[in-house]
Amino acid sequence: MTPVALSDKHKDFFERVYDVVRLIPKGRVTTYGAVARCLGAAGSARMVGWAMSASHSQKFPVPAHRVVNRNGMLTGKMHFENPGAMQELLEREGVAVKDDKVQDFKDLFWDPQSNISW
DNA sequence: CACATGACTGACT
DNA sequence: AAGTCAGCCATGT
Repeated sequence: MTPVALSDKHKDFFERVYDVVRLIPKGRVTTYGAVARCLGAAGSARMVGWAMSASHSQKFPVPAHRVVNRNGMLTGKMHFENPGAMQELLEREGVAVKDDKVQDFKDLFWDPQSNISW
């Protein structure tokens, strides 16, 4: 894994979210709550999702498809340019998705709090 | 300023 | 186990 140079707390909430999401290993997924908690915004999972909505405006691509709700369901698939793209991207990375839900979610779950050292 | 909405979560029934 | 309710915070009307 790559050491994270996110020690800068001067970054905005959005940027922090994007950084964390981009750090999600390929073939892994995480939840909005986990990311929010990792950023110290526990309880504000909605803000993470909100940030994801703006992720499309980011200069660098954000693997938003690796972020799902705590149920492992692709709740944000409809927000992609094309519905189904999210599932396709996940499956392409080796993540089995069925009925808009990540299979073996518990196994594929990637906890930023346990992998990132601030 | 008040109310409704949303890529969420946890507790309760 | 599945459905419902309330808390959460920013945005839009």
